[in-house]
Amino acid sequence: MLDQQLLRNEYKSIGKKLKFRGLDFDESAFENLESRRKSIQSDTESARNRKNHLSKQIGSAKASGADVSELMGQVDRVGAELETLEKQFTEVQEEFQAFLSEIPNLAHESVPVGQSEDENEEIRKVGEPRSFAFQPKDHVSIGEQLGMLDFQLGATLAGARFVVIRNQLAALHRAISQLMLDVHTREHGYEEVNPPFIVNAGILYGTGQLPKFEEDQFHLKDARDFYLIPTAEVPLTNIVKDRIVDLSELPMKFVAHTPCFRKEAGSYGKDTRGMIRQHQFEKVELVHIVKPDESYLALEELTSNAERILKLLGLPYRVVVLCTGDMGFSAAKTYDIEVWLPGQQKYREISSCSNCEGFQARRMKARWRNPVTRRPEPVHTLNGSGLAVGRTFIAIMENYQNEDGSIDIPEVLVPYMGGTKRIEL
RNA sequence: GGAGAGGUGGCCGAGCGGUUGAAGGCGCUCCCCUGCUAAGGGAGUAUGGGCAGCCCCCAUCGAGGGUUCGAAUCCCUCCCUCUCCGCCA
Repeated sequence: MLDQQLLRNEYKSIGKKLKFRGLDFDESAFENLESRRKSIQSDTESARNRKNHLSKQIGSAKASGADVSELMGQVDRVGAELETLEKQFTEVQEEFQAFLSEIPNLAHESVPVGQSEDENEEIRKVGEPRSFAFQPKDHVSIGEQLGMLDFQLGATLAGARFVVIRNQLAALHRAISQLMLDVHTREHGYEEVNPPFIVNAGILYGTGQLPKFEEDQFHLKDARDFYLIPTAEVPLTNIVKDRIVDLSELPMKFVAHTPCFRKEAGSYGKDTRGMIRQHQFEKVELVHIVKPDESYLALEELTSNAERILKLLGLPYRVVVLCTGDMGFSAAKTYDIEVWLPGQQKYREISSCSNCEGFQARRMKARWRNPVTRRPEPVHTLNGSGLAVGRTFIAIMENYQNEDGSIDIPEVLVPYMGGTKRIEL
């Protein structure tokens, strides 16, 4: 959520900036809503003020034994007036909240302006795609040939966009997440967290998935308004919800390995082959909670922490900065890390690292006490995949494949595989 | 599942129908004292919102309703925490 004060004072220039993000900000609708809000709010508050005063007078009059019937009549009239005003005020407030909660974050000034992913900018490229002496296969062919990747069974057990990973490949998948957790906790200073995989609606509101992206979430059929998490960003970031954290607690750095559940509602027909886009996948997620003036440094750190995994695994990748039109709802700036997939002859997203600045913090009421202003101010929150386990798994299969259909295990993973150096039939 | 207790400011903790937005303590900030990180004295210190701003106004004592001229205090519903018993991975 944007800073309300800022929006009120600078809605014209903010409206223009939001256009870059693909939102058509209706200026006159906002002006209209604001002027209604203002007059109703001040009327309501002054009526309440009169009522409060009268009630106090009644109290002291009664104490001194005076007659209060005149005052009672007055308070009756004010009370009736207040009732209708309060109703109107509640309505206009809800309208304002609904309006505000669907506005995306503003892009940082360093973010390139653009409409779609075509206008993202490559920042750096690391590693060279391997040249194969044979036609490299994609992970689906490799996995099915090994009999360790079963999409048919996934469909039987659940439906489309599910897979069953078996045997040595399942072990590889597990090894990858263990390596990531170990590197981030032991070498990058993250606190390991094992959060709930189910959260309530208020938590999803805090990180920005609700109310606008309800259709992407798996909503449980239960009276308690439960949702499956679409990413560990949700529970990890909300660790500071409703808190005023002490300066000494910052920065906080959390890492968690969790399943992620997504409906992929808007992606019919996209990435239907293979494991690229599943309803359930695993991810190792990194979250930073930091002081505002350190958040852009933290974004670089977080991104490099994610890159480190790709370097250890020897996978070629590139880093792109997303343009204004391609960024997620809550982000002010996002780096995507894309890994080379020989099966597709393409770089594909394997991590997305974002600085959300105070956008999520304002929704969550997550604050720190600024020693300069002595006031509570929103913290800055960042998140990034470190990395998506399923996609890392695919990348290893495709990049480390041999002509005979076997897969070499990257050296760093061998200890996590009980010494296995190659997966073969 | 059964039986109890409880949810108050950054934290701890009083208050149980009206000068209580909330005692007291801790913490924090400033000042004084003290020949130097101890002790003592004084002052200040909730959050959000209205407003260009305020010593002004409004809201907030888990959440939502209700009773009342007036609710942190009374009633109802829900959520959460703790203790004991039962059950269970």
